[in-house]
Amino acid sequence: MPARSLDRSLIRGLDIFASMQEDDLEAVLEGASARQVPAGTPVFEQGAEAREFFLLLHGHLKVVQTTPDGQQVVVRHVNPGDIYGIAKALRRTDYPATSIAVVDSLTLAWPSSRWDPLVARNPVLATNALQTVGQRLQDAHARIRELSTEEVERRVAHAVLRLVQQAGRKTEEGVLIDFPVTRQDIAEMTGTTLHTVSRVMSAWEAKGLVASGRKRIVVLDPHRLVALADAAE
Amino acid sequence: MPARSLDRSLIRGLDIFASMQEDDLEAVLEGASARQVPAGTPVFEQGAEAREFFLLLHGHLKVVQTTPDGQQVVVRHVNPGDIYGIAKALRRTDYPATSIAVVDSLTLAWPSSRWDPLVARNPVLATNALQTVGQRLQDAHARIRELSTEEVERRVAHAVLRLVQQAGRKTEEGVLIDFPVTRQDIAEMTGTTLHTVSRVMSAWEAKGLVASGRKRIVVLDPHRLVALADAAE
DNA sequence: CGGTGCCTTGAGAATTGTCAACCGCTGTGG
DNA sequence: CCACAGCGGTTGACAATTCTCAAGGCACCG
Repeated sequence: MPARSLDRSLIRGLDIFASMQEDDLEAVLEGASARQVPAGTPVFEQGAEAREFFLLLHGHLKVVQTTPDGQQVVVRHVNPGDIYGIAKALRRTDYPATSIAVVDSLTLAWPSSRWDPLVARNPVLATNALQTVGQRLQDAHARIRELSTEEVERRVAHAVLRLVQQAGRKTEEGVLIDFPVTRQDIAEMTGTTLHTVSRVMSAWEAKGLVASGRKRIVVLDPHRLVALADAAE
Repeated sequence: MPARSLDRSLIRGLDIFASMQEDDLEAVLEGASARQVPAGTPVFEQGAEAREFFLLLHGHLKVVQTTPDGQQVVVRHVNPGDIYGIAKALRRTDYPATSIAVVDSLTLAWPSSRWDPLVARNPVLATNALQTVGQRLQDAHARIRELSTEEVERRVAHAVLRLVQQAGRKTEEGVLIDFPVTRQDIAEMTGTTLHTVSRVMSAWEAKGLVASGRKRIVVLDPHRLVALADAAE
């Protein structure tokens, strides 16, 4: 499906296209195609040749690295409006990770070969991409800091709060994380095991901090969870 | 000290200035000043206003984040030719970490305000910076993967090998890491304690893998160390 | 030659992982 | 429509890794 026919309101106002001319934006979209991604389906896979780069319009993806011995690590989540899979811009020929839809999603895709001409015509694109990647680098450093210095409970608290920020939806009960998340997912985000995550969250449940069930997490008392994440004890 | 007087051979051939015109390069250097940084001295400090960005000409820096409770994490090392402290390009007003010289070093510095005009005149700069930051993001993800899935000994092995790659110098004995590194430094790179690092390296010493002493590490058998880092024992 | 900084090593404790068993949804096919 | 398979979750017991606390030694600098 060509992207021209897309609702412009989806596109305008995305960070990556900030301060671009109307007709330049049209030209950018010219080269894109839109694609439906059912939940559980990969958009691209680790090690595959990086033929395309992407922009998420709707839904949620997780980006996962798999170690040689099969363990998985969730590198980050992709939210609507994010660009991803821009391996070519980083001078890589293959994707360093796999991206999988966690809910039914809609993405734009451009051929990787389009990146250089696009940037040539719209230098602001490189600047915006630099800011985006820079933000991700800082997020990554924050996670390194957490993994290095915090114990499991605080890491899990940070991970849950990050999910709340990215996909929190207010309900009567509290803040619901608006896509399916398993204990295993949280474990892969925090460098621990699903068993430990389960124990931690059971304890929180007993204290009235969260309510959770199958693939579902509701934060009942964000304030106390923040306190737990930030301070010791 | 103005940068104009610098030896051009130091500058030419740096990744960040790849495919720039001669006179553009001159203009870039116009705005820079050179600065001597004695070992142990910070170039900039975490939380300070980001007035400048930098390029390392000679020496080695470590980039450190300090947690609220005083623990330190080594985020990365800066090698000659690297740009660093480009907080403004990432739309930050302050530095997210402290950078400290580990040996006497020489750096160029530009006022942060110069970044935007420089990029406007030399769009390739943004592209090159994007690649650099992209590479760092991948390095950071690799570390996240290690911290999440590997146990201490392998993490330390990876850290030492990374140092070898960045600053290894062949000697008769083996490969010397060419700047002072303490057990504490390695601990801050791998998310463990100096005690555990000391034990691990003592064991390696006994097996003839490395020779190490005060602030000094020589890898005697890189091949076996790689094997240790990659495979599960 | 004294002091400070870096390194080593031991003993015991704490966190977290491993192994195992079991529960209860959920959704699918007969 | 019901039964059942399979996935996700929970919990206990135990083991292992790693940290904490403590003491002491050695090398380098002033």
